[in-house]
Amino acid sequence: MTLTRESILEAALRLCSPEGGGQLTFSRLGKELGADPTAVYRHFRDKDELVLALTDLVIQEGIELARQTLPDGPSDDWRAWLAVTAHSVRTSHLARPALAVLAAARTTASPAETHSVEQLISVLHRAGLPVIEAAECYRALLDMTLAMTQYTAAFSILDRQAQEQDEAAWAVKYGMLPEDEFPLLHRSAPRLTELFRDDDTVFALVLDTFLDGVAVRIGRAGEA
Amino acid sequence: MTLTRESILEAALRLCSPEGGGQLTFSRLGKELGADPTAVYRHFRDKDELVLALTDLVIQEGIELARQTLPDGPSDDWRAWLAVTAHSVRTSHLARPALAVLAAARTTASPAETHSVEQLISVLHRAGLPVIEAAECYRALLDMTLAMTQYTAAFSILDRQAQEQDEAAWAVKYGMLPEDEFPLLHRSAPRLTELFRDDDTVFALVLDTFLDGVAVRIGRAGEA
DNA sequence: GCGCCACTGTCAATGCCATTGACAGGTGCG
DNA sequence: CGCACCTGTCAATGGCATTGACAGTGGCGC
Repeated sequence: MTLTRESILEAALRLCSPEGGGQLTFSRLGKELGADPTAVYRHFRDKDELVLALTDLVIQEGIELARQTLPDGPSDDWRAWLAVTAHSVRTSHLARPALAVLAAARTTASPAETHSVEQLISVLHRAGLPVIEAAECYRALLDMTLAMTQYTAAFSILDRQAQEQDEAAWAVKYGMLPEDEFPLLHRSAPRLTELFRDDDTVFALVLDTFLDGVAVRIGRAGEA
Repeated sequence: MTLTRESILEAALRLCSPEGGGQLTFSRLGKELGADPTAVYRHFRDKDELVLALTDLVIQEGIELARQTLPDGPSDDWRAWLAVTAHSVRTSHLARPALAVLAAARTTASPAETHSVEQLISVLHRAGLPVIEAAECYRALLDMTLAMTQYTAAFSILDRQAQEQDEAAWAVKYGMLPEDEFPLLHRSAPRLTELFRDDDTVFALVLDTFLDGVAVRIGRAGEA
């Protein structure tokens, strides 16, 4: 029944999943492991270190997920490459919303991802972007993806009450728009309501528009 | 010396500013007000309600900021309109990072912003986008902006130690890249290091690319 | 002017959280 | 055999939001 780094990480990941209760605390972790909560301190200096280790696992999982979808060798379909990467990162994080929230803004310089990044930049470079610009583009895409994912995760962690409260507020707001004062808003209200808690669709929208923008940049680089 | 809703909100905003110490707690708030911490409960049911009220103020401030920069009447420069709006929202939130973090994922259906949204959609509609698509675009832009802003805010709240730890990890990582294995990454390392904690630049990059994408959509709508 | 009530601030207590220091059993190595 | 280390336990600390009991204070009808 002795704890190991691995068994702890595993249990912690379980707790962070939506079914796991949604909150990662030492006492819950202790219960999950059938051990005293403070036993974890023998393996991780503090919660931060634990979170960092967990984040690393999730990143690797995301990379793995992307690898499964993407071809092994270099591909010239930069758009698919970027889209798949972004969605993989998002999916693996959303599988543990509680962790995504805790990991907010912490950047683990995981060695595992280095290779992926090189590939990503390479794809963009071969598409016609100068190296530096390709790197900037990778950075922008990843930051945007992580930010939006954590945003979604944060909401999914809230208790029902707060969620319903927000939703009700929006419904009222969009239902009562005087047509003469807000004609356009009035016409788009149904769509906006649909979009209200469909963060996935909104993300897809942002990603798609972003990629259109990247295409423009690639075009500009080509003609120069 | 009696507390009012206004004096409390004011003090709370002060605490949320970077100079204010970075954390909003009832005990700090009590100290700031020269009153018992629990006195605040006479004016706000719980912390959540307080945060929602504060968020509302910040939103109004953002709208005001945008209004100062933008022309009064309708303009046809949709790009400037969107960019100014996004930057205003970001700036007003970043003035109180601690609040931005707390407000994550809470959407106050503030009546104050309705007019702004109508204008935004109108600008996009006149640029050539169908109404629904214009609304989607507004939603995408705002979500992206809020998400990235809260991402930045979350980092700026971290204690020095964590920040430096992250930065050191990155520096090591990018300094030790074997040139033969990661040729592109090696060449872009300086730029990526520059970008490391310059979230503003990264945001500008994302926004710019996103707007390029919007331009593409407007073009497509025009030719159809 | 008297009494009542709603409002507002105070105080002490509760329960959850991360973290720490003292302690104890065990294991392996000299 | 004995000693250090590893690992788990236990009790305690300090920060946090929140609650319930209590008290002063103002205004209102009578």
